Amino acid sequence: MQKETRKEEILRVAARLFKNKGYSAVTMRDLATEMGIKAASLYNHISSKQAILQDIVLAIAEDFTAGMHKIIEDDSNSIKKLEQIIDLHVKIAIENTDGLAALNSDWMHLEEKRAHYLELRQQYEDHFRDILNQGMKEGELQRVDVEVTLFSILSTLRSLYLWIPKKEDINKEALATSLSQILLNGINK
Amino acid sequence: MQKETRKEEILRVAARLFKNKGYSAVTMRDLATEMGIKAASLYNHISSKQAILQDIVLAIAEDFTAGMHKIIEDDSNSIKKLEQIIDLHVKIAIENTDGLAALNSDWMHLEEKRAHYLELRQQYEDHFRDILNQGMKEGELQRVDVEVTLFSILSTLRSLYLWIPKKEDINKEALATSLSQILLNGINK
DNA sequence: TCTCAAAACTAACAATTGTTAGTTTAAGAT
DNA sequence: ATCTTAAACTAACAATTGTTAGTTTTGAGA
Repeated sequence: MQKETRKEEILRVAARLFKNKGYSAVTMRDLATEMGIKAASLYNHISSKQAILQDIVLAIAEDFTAGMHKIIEDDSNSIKKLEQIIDLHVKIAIENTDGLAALNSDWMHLEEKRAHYLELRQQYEDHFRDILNQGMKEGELQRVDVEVTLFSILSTLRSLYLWIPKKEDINKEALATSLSQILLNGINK
Repeated sequence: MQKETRKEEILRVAARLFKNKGYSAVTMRDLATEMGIKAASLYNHISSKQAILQDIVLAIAEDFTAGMHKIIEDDSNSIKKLEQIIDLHVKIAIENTDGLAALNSDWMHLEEKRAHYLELRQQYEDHFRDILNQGMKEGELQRVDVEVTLFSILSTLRSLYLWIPKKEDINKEALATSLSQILLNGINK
């Protein structure tokens, strides 16, 4: 693990503040105080407040895109693919909880990069939907409403960042297993 | 249906703006422009920006609290109770989509009312958890991780406000039925 | 027509915002 | 020791913020 640059440190601290108060409510002076420096000094490392948000959100969006591409290229069945998607979300949510909060809550403030983010997000959802449709066609999944299913699973996975920090000792594998069980098999006896 | 007061109109328009940009990014001038008046004129109807958010969020929080109390007093089994919870979320999400967005995204800006909101929320989750535990004890539900189950169902229900506006012709009953099927029975064949 | 209250207005305020310019400090390389 | 450069600083800016004070407009009931 190589040492964190000053810029990376700023992005990390900013993500944490964004998570707690939201992008708009965090001032450059808040961020500077948290870094132990003056607001003007931040500009030796970043170009603007906007750019901080963009760096945080787009890095994660690209992680999801890359992860999804690996999954769809895999030639396993749809259940296996869904399990891989769950793993992907759990992994990113544990590694970058604060950044995910910014992605989920503050993407509307991305301005110039907003359209690009929404495009990546749309593509991700399309791939996810394809997997569900494929599974129903192949008879591996029940024939339920695809849109409601997509929404339901994705809502849970996208909310992981809210829930993970409350559990002190998260076991990545155990969480993914429980989620797979509940999301795929339900809870009814 | 009695006529909307000017204050109610402000709350309704404010909720819509909060949904799109978040509480902090909406200025009193934004809200006034949308109402067709000047910012100062808003203060003939509301006492502060804070108070607008509090009115919006706490009204909904109390709707949930009242709905949950009706459900737990009911003497049906846990599956029926879970279905009633789903109905409650669908109903409120359709009736007050914009307000729910403010509740879910901007509760941290409630200031003096924040603790009260969090208390209502905690109680709601506790009742929800009790129902799940009861269902497992009675053998009506599979013995799965209660916390993950609670989180999973609640994440989906809390995200309804994001998804409902995208579906032009939402049938409340059909949506609730699909959700019950997917959340309770899963999708695996 | 007159009254009166609700609800709009103009003008201004003090504080806070993101950001820039120019300067000083600190520390490793020569 | 000197040089160099990254990274901090002080001071300031123009714009925007929520809000108040005081005034005018509006419209329904007397």
